[in-house]
Amino acid sequence: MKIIFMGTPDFSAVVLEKLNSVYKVDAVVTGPDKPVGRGYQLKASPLKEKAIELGIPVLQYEKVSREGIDDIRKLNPDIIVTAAFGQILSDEFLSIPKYYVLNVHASLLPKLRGSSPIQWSIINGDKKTGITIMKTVKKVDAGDILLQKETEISDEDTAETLFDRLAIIGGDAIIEAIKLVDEGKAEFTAQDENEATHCSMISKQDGLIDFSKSCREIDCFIRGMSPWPSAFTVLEGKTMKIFSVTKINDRMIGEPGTVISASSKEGIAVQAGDGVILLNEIQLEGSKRMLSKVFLLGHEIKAGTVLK
RNA sequence: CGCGGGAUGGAGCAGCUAGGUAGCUCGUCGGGCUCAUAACCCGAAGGUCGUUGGUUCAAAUCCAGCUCCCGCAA
Repeated sequence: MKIIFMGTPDFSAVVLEKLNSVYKVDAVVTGPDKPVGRGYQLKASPLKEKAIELGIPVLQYEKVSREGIDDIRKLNPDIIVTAAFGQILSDEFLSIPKYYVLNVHASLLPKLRGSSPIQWSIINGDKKTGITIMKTVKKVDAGDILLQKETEISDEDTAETLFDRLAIIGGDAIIEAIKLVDEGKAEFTAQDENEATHCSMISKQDGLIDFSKSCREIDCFIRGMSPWPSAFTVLEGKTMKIFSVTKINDRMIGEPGTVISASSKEGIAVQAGDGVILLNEIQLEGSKRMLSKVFLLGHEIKAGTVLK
C-alpha cells in the first residue's frame, strides 16, 4: 500500500501519527510555510512538523492541484488520505491514486459539512458527533461514505477536548478504512443530500458573545470556541476572553450583558437571556488567563457595568 | 524590523508621567470573638521591584540592550 497523506493543522498531525504506526505513509503534502505569530515568523504547519519528526518526506504546494500533479503521480500512490487539508482538489488530481482519495472528516456526515465541524457541533449543542471516512470529491464533503464512528458530546467538552478525542478516533477510522480497501471489502454509501447541513469557517471576530442568548446557548458557544478562537466580550474597551461559565439562577435583574455582581469571593456574575451566569475563567487582553474572582483581587468592576 | 500591553512578597494589582519611607485586595502563620465558620477583630512573617549595563549623591521610577508572558493582526 502506497499512501500519501495531505493536511495542515494539529488534527491532521495526530491522524498521521496514528495511521503511520500501522500503515507506512510514503509522503506528506501540506501548504507552504507561512508567516504567523508576532513578528511574522515563518512557520511550518503542525502536519509538516510531525512528518519531519516521523521521518516522512514532505511536499509543499500553494495549490497542489495545479503545481503538484506531476510530482504526486510519479509517486504512484494507491491511496491518498486528506484530513483538514483546506485545498480544493481538481478531478484530475482526484483520479491519480489507484484506489481512492479518502477524507477524514470530523462530523457525522451529511451533517456539518464544511470547515469547522468540531466547533459547530458543540456550539449547536449536539449530543453526539463523530468521524466520517468518505471519498473526497469535488463538492465539499459530499463524497460517498465508507464508514463512521460516533462519540458523545458531554457538557464539559470544549472544542479542545473534542478535537483531541476525534483526532484519535479519526486515526483509528482511517486505519480501518484502509484495511477494508486493502482487503477489497470497501463498500460506499451515498449521502442523503436532504439531510445535509453546512458550517462556516470560524474566525476570531465570530467569538463575540451575545448575552441575550440563553445560558445554555452561551455555555455551548464558549465551549465550542475554546480555546480557539475563543469567545470574548468587551470590558471597558478591552477585549476579555471567557473560557467557561456556570449558570447560577433564572433571575432577570438587568439588561443582558450587565454585571450583576462582582466580588473576589464569588467572581463576576452577568445577566444572560434567561438567567444569570457566573464567569469562571477569563482573560483580559495583555493579561493571563485566570479565574474571575482572582481577577477581581486586582481589578474593580462595579455592578451595573455592561459588557459590550 | 507588522501594531500594542505586561514582568513589583505565594496570587491578582497600585506605585513609574514631575527619581529619595515597598502600598492595596487575597492567601499564609499566630492570637481573639463565636456553638461554629469560608464571617468579623488584632498582630506577624514574606520582596536582590524579570535580567544586564548606563545617567545620578540617590533608580521600582529616567536611558539602552536582553529574556519571558499576553492582546491584535496573519
